[in-house]
Amino acid sequence: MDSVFSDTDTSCDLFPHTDDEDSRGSVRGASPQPDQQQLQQKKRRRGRGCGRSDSTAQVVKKNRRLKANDRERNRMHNLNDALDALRGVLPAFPDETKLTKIETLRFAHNYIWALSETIRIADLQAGKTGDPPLLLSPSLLVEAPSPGSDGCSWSSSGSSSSSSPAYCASSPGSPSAPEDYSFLQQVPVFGFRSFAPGIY
DNA sequence: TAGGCCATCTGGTCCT
DNA sequence: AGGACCAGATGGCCTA
Repeated sequence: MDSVFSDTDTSCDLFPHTDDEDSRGSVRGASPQPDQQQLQQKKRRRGRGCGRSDSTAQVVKKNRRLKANDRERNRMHNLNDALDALRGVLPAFPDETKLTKIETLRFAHNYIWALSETIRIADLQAGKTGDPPLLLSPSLLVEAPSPGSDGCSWSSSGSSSSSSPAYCASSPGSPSAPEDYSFLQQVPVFGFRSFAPGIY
């Protein structure tokens, strides 16, 4: 296995891993802070077994690999940017603990669910009181997340009240019992703290 | 020191 | 053919 280390691996010669990769534009507007930059450069210096290679075919191959690496890097940076944007719209925490990637995704999932519940309940109450129903519906907040990923399920269609993120067992923060809904009657936005998985 | 998180590299696969 | 996407591997940093 480990073809990475195979003798055919020639990635080394052209792996100076100089800072050019940092400055290489990368779609990232948010360039790393100075100290972060150093850190990244460190991380980036990642040689794998160096073999000697001469043939032009191999050089071409290496160049293609380097380009692919660069694209992959940018792709991941874009992904991280999107994740940061997602963090930006989620309720912030006083201690400014940065959510990890998985926490961000789970929290967002729960947060969306909570907003949907809020709207649903508001709709119900409006129906009782004769007030005009809200125009917003959960379906406008979010396309029903596809079930399956991470073994989580989301049944937005049934809209039985506990279409709660019945959801990930791996998400300890998600409400699983009706009593957990109490937060809905409380502060709608910042009552979601308990939804930050694994943090609170 | 172990474990979690992360960035990066890499080869494979699919798509245009 | 080249790019996008993906998953595995690897090593650095940080914290309990």
